[in-house]
Amino acid sequence: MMCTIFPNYMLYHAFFLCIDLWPSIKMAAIPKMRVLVNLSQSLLLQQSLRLVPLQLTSTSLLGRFCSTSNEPKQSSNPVNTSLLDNLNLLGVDLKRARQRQPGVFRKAFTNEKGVAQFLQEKGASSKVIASIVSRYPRVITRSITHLEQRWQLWRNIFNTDEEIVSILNRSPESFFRTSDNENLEKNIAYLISLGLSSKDLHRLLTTAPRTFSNSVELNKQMVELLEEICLELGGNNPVQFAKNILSKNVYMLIRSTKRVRTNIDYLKASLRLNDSDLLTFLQGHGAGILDLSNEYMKNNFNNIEENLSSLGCKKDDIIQLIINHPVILYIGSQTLNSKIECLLKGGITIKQILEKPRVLDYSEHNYTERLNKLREVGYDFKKYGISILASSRKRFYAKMEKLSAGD
DNA sequence: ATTACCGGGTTCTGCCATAGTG
DNA sequence: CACTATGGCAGAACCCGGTAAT
Repeated sequence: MMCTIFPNYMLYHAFFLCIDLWPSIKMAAIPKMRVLVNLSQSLLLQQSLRLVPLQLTSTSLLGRFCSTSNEPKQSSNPVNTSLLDNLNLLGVDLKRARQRQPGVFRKAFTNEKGVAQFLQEKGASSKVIASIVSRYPRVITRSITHLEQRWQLWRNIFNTDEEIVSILNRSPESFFRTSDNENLEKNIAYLISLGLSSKDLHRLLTTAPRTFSNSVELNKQMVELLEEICLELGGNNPVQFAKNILSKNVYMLIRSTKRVRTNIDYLKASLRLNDSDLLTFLQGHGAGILDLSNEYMKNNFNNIEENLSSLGCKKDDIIQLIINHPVILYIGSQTLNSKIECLLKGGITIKQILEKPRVLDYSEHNYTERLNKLREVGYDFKKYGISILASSRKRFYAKMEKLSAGD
């Protein structure tokens, strides 16, 4: 673990040192430092070389479209019609964009051509660019300098531009919503300081990119909440506790502390665990469900109790099931009920399900298929159990092969 | 050789409300 | 006031395979 954290941390700080030292150390840079050297390098280039031709091009060809967003002097202007023309040319969904952020369309100075060119240079197709602008029009108020800087900060965590483009295409807002690059730097430093590995950061930025546009203060609040909860439950390593949860559930930092606090209180009241066991639960399997919306969790919990009770399960067994297999709370009521029904119809008992709750991870479609095949060969669930329903496709078919050969 | 146990991979945005800013 | 920046919300599973145990 330390092996992955340490160099990353070093690299990050190396970057800030590099800004000043770059010319003298660039030749000595070890390969692992390349990313960060490239960052400082390209920022320098940005300032000294690259920005100039870009802006010159924009200025000479497009005149007014080279401006930056830092000129809020014009307000309540009529809609800028050449802006509309430009966006049309890019294939932007104007109706959607104007509905989304009408203010952008009244600005006298926007940078749509520059932004489009920037994204294109990073490898985004015109279709992707149009989609990005349609969904987050404010992007065209960002300057190239700002975008390049932000891009390079993301490149601290991603290895290729392609990865970033795919995330922008998925969630443009996550990248573009804030213009505060300094906050982004602080966020990266903060997350590293928590002891998250570079792999954790990569996963975090890939799956919950909004995390990095949160204010550092907001992220800190969540971490502090988790540490607080650890102490409340008598834990003695709150930092590790928070880190465990964050690396097990990458959505934590894009949830409100209110939501997480409510969920933990609810689980504490419902699972009847002592503090020590609750602590273990929360930083183990329980971490994965802490980000559920409060009502969803309650509804699912109640549904499980109701459904299983009606099937003759004891309350203690039901609670034990949830403790052993909390991801069951992720499954919507309808889906879960329907899955259980399907298994029961297939000749499996509720007792078997309680003993092997992992079976519930699989889809009903998967059950149907497997139950049919197993029926054909007369598979005896009483004798052999139901684990076969929770095996991988590969293993299932290998087993089927043997079963039919045996006949 | 086969199954059981278990950790882990993939995944999650797009909208609304409001505080903040000038 | 117009507009931006930021926080918050609802929505909602499925699967693979390494390795220990037998």
